Amino acid sequence: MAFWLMKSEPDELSITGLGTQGTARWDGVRNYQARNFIREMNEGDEFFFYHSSCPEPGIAGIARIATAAYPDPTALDPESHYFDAKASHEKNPWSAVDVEHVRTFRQVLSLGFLKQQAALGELALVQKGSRLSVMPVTAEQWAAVFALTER
DNA sequence: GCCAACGTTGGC
DNA sequence: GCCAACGTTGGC
Repeated sequence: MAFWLMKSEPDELSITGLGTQGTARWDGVRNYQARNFIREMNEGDEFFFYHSSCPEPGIAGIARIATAAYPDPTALDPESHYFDAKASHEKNPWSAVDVEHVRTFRQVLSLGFLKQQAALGELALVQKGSRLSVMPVTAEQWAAVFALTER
C-alpha cells in the first residue's frame, strides 16, 4: 500500500464535507506531475487530506483511494470549471480517482507545525516554491505525521 | 490584496 | 529550442 498527500480547497471539498458524503470524485487535477501520481494510485492507498488556500492551511484528516485512476469527466464538460477544450473522449489527458473518508483530525496539523518536523523535510509540501497538489508520502513520513495526531 | 515561484503558451 | 509574457497556485 502506498501513501500520498493531496491538496483541496475546503470551499470545494473539505475533510468534513467528505465525511458527510462518504465518497467523492477527486477531479480537476490539471498538472502533469500531479496527474502522473494520480495514475500510480491503487485502491486501498491512503492519503493525507490537506486544506489549501484557506484560513488554516494544513493536514485535516485521512482518506482512502477507492478506485484506480480513470479519465476525468470534468475535462469533457463545457460547464465545468475544469473543462479542457483539447480533451476528447478518445484522448482525455486528465485522470481522476474516487476517494472515501477515513478520519477527520480533531485539530488540523498546520503547515507551520509541519514545517517544524525534521522528519518531513523531504516532503514537497514543505519545500520552498513547491505547488505540487498531489505527492507521494513515504512510510516514514506517514508515521511521523500520524504520531503527531495521537497525543 | 500582494507577491514569489512555478508552469504553459506562443512568437521568433 | 529559446525565452518573454502570461496565468495559476497558495501562503501570508
